[in-house]
Amino acid sequence: SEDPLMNGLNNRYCVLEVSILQRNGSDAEKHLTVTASQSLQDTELCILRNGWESVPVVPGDIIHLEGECSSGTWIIDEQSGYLILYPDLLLSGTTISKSIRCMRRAVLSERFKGSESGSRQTLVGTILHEIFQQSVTNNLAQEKLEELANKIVYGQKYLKEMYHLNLRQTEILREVEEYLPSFLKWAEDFMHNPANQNKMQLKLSNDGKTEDFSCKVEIADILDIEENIWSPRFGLKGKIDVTARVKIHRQPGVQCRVMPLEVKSGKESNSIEHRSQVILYTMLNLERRVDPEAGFLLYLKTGTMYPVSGGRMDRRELMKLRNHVAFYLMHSTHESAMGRQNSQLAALPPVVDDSQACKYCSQVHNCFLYGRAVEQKMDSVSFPPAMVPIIERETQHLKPSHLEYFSLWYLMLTLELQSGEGKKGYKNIWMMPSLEREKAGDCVGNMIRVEEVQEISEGEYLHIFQRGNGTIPGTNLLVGDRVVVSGEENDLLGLATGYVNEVSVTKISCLLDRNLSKLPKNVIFRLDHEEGNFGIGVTFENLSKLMKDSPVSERLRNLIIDFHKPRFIQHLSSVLPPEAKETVANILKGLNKPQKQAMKKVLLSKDYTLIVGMPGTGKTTTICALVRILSACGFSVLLTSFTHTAVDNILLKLAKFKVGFLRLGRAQKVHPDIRKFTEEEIFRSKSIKSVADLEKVYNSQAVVATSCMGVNHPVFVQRQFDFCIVDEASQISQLICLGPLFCSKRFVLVGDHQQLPPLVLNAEAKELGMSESLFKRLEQNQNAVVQLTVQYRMNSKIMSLSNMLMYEGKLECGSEKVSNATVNLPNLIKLELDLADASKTWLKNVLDPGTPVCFLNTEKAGCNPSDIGIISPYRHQLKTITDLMAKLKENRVEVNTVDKYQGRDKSIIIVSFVRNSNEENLGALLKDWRRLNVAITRAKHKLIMVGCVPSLSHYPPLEKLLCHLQSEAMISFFSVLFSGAHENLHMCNIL
DNA sequence: GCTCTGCGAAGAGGA
Repeated sequence: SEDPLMNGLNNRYCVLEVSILQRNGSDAEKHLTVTASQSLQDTELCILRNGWESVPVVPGDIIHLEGECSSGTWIIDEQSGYLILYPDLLLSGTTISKSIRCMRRAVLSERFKGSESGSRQTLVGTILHEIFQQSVTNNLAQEKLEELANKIVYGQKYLKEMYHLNLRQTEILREVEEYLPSFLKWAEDFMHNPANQNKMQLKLSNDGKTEDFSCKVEIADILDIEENIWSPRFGLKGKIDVTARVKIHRQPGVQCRVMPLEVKSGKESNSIEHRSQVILYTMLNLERRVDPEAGFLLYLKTGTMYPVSGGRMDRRELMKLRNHVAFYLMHSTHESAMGRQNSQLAALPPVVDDSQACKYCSQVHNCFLYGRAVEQKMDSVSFPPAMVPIIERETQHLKPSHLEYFSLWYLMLTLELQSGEGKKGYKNIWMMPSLEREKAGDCVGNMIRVEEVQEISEGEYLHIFQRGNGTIPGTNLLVGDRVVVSGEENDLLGLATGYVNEVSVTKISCLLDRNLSKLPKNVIFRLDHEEGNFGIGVTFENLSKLMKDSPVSERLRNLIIDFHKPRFIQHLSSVLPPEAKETVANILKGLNKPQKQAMKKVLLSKDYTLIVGMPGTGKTTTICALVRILSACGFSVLLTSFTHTAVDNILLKLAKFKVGFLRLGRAQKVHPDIRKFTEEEIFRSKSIKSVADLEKVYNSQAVVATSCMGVNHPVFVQRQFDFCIVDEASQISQLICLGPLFCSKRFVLVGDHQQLPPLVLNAEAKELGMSESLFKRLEQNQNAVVQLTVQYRMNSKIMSLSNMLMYEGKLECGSEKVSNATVNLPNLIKLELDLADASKTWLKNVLDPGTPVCFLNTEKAGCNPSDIGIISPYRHQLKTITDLMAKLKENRVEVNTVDKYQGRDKSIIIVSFVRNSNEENLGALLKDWRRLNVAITRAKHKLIMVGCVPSLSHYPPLEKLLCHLQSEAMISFFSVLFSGAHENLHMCNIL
């Protein structure tokens, strides 16, 4: 028997065929041939009618069916059944309710999440929600309520946002206080004296039939606040303001139900949007309890509460709407008529014919931009005539080159997003049992909660989980990783999210956004690694920002898209303040010639400088010196890189020179010695009580450091920097690298495009140029480039390889000492005695310090290359090596991938190339010149390479290297390793 | 064909 796609409530069908039937005198029907079997056999029929035929379903789609199926036929019509398109794509309640007015906006908001930047009203709304939720849970009286409002407004939780919006606590409190009387009025009416309230109409089912009746309701018990529910059944997700046990008083008696309560602090509109939100929450509730059938809409301004009964009709319309939004999100590209590997962007939902509505829309920029750059060229799309001039006007600041850049990048990002979704995606959390997912290391199941939940700070709860049956299996979950906590039962999906705090043999502790202590003690949990494709979201955001009609964006467009020549001023004297001259001169003393040139170039730059840091040329030292010089001159500096590690590398050095800085980013991700400079730690050590206090911290340092994705921080809304330095720039995706550049007047990119480029998953996106870093793109402006060519890492023999392969002989050793350095093996003499017999000479030769480079040919040896090694292109190889090393009780040697070794070095490096076959399909990894370059430039004194020469000769980069090794006779031992040679290796332990 | 780091969320109102 074969595995079905999915059974039960979360059934999953694959659509094989779609046909439309037009019957005489009646509406059209859509007939779907569907299957739940992997092999696509055993088909069933699904008939869509009464409006359901409009669902944009196409062959190949995955759907979920609700309703009745009799003898292999599903009927989805007016009376019964639902079809959910792409049920594993969970859409939020707000996304769907917003799509009522403009679906285009709803779709755009899923791509451009940061475009809604917040306002005074939204912040006040959020705070009011929290006050209300806490006050009803604790049943507060008037004085206590005011106290609570004070505590929340003057607490730390919302300070950052107030700083962001330039608001003060006093004004917020004043606004909040106006609401408090209606809080009490509501509590009086609905919690304490329900008998006094006016009657309301409710529609609920009773004994199988629906009744519409008038009643009084009483909120008897608050069961949860901000309950988070995922429903893979309806393809929905959402957070419910208040989940309450409600008593319904009517003749002849009292009925009890658990119902959702949606709280609004704005205008009392009782609008379709608001009501739809409630109806969607009643559907989410189905996932966890009996169908509530109705919910409530509470307006805090007046304390009025409206009942919302969502009948089947409403639910059906909302599901159809959801399907439509899902369709647009899943079909953002299509294959062009030209052929397979040739994707094109698809049209978005149509532009609404209502310029008034667009006036207040937060997505209007993205909407018009997409229309102008992508859709205008499509025959199938036409805009409402009245909107055409508006779209033209709002995009007139963009040249054709900008529009082209936008559509190309939008396409590449969309393709990459699709690849990411296919590979990762949340759906494994509900589609895969924890036991199965544990094998891949992305999940830990069968966990119970132990000890008390600790509230670490507002909204952060420390939970400790213990494996039900002993030790935790091997897992990829690391401290600082994001996790989703769910119940092992599918009705408790997505209970909370947070970060891993600590991992031990039997326990995992997590900082979660919700307190799970109210759940029954016997709930069994699973912790899933959260694998959101967050980075892509940032890139969409930056792309949109680059197209804005603002001076900063215009400047960057000119430089990046149109390649305007970067400008430089003539004389240092105009940037160098006299009082800084001595300090600067002192710093320069410690640098070599190309490094000094780099400093000068940066100081003279008006736009940007590119520093090529070839391997071992002291990039960190250079950047550190640069920051010191710039701050001595009185400039502010934003220091970033893609990874936290790279940022901290520089900061560790900088800290030694007593240069002050502010380090932004999650403290857990920051190096322990740098943590004291983070916001979190400063908050802990100093008392930060007001926006002014916070402002002081944010403005305290001229140097601010963070990762490229960390520039979403409100500091960067308020502060502009004189210089931005981006390290590892050749490894950062173009649009990610752009993020920090919006915050500064000039920038410096440091990198080496001869080393590894940014990672791109999608082959077509890569083909289209997505792995081109900003560094690489701008390098064509040679006048902006300085090369660091003097290296201090490798001895001359090792250096020569890379010089021949990639750098045209430009690399040079920093000193005689560097050039002649050999490995120090004090125990070698002892070992040599043992190596006397002939079968071991190969090892003797390899270990000889006078032989800095050698290549061990494993062609005939059959010697498992995994017996030796430190770096390798392949993860699997590393696993084998690590396991072997563990057997030898050797854990001091660092074993890692080539990619991870970039930016680092070691005295001895052993490279295991692995490949040992004459198969025709060559792996992609070894074809990359840059990866080989990284691999051979990590060793300072000794580079030992292992691999099968004939196999490797098929790879152009390796072929060139091998040829060189042969011709230079640098290979002390190039002959064939004999079988069983590895037996000798255990002796190396004594080294 | 096997390389992987970033990041808080859904909803806070407005017409």
